[in-house]
Amino acid sequence: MAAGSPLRAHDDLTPTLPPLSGEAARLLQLHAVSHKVRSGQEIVTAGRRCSAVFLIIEGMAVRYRMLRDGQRHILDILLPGDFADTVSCHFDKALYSIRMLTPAVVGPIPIQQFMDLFSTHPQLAARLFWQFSSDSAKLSERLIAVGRRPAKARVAYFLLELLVRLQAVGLADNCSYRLPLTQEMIGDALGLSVPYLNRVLHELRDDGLVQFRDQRVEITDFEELAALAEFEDAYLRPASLAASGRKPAWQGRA
Amino acid sequence: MAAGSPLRAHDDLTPTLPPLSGEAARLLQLHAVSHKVRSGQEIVTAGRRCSAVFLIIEGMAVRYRMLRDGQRHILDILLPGDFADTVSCHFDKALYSIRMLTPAVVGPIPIQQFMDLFSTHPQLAARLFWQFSSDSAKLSERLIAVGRRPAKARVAYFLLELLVRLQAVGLADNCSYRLPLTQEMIGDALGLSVPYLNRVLHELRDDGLVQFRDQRVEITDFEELAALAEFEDAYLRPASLAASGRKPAWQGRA
DNA sequence: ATCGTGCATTAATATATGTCAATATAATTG
DNA sequence: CAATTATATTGACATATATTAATGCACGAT
Repeated sequence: MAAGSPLRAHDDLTPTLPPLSGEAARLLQLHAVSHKVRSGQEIVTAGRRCSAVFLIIEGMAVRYRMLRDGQRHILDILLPGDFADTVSCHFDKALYSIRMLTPAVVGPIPIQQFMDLFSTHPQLAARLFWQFSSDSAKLSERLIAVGRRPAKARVAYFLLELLVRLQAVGLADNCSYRLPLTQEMIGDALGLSVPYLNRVLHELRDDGLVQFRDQRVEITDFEELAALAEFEDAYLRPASLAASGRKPAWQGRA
Repeated sequence: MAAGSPLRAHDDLTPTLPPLSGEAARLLQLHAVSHKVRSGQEIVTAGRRCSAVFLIIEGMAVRYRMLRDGQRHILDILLPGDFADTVSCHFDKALYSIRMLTPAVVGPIPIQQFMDLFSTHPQLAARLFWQFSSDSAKLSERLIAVGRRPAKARVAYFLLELLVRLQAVGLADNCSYRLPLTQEMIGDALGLSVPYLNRVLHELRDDGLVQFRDQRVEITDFEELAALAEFEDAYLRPASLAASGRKPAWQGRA
């Protein structure tokens, strides 16, 4: 089977737009403390104490856990604007590790300061709540996908979620984006072995739903793919809030 | 195979102790609005608007989603002290449904009021943060179990998590608890079919790790079971906080 | 008592997915 | 540019788990 060259890892993902993270970084005055980290660097290590939350300002990362038998499970893909590991700080030892997939810029926020954000930066409160909710929903949706859907649908769902999330931060165009993940990582995120995942990816391509060329994913038939995955993007979008008449501060002017 | 009578559904789970939920209910002055709901009643429906968070004061519930093909995926078991569905309120339509497994008492908190809790009840802030974190960790752990572990380990993990969580609210003794879940529900939570789950449950019993009699689960070999499931309960316990020297308000005197 | 219903149990069979191993291709290094 | 490594690809095979169906047991309703 003549192959494209899908999904190779790489180190040069440069954001085209400073997304929401820019605004948040400004609000939180993170310029002073934010710093670059190299691709592949681990900024949080499971089992070690972790006392700060990291705002991802640029770049991508994964949150994962190593199992005793050497398997790795990837729990999350972190994009610019995400707070990385708001969870681990609340435990004696970090529960998960975080590793950069690309060169990145992160802004550390000491946990105490982070927890005070609701009172010190009330404009951010609604946004923080929403991010917690959306993060939780993302995990729930993955759980459904992994627990209940066949491999093909799982992969479809995964590619679609990334499309929508990357679009939200200006890192994907209408139907394509750059993906710095190896097939092994996707497998580790979806609970699929690499050879099988590879076959499924090819099936999706042969069905004309997706294309992989160079290091990009291109969704060629969004509708079909969404139907296959039973994908609804509601959990990735803030409520319209029209119903309740209010408008969150963080959607107003900066 | 001579059988016990494991895991039948029932409607009479009465808490032996008023757990944390009691304190929280007091703090939030929920007596006036809290009310009883019958077993089997749905208090949040996926797809319908949801404008309040429910504190579970007594009883148990499940958070779940129906899929198009009629399958149901159970995302969470809710126990006394849990805030049910802090997520759905943040979206136009509830993403998940919540249904009582037992007769219960719940205290509704309008979403706006809930979001204001950080400023109006600062004593609760740390606890709220911790609950968000723990909820998120619970989902992550389930994701790992479902994505990466064989059926036997999944079930082991599930039974252990419930033991520890129920202990924390005084609804389990040293090694046993009442479980108002059918095998179908456990299957729907772990992504396993009922016949297979049944076999696995029997294997666990034959291995001498667990026993099911009457409507109770009894963990007969915690160590072995925990090893099998690679289970660590850290994600269910608040940080000792010894390291940082602080003590959360909600652990102090009422 | 009798029936009906919900749930657990068991078996036979099908299938999705994993494992292992080999090869190819691209990326990286010296 | 050669050599080495990382990643993708393919195939043959093993197995965990689903599916379907049938049976049995408890319990509630009549």
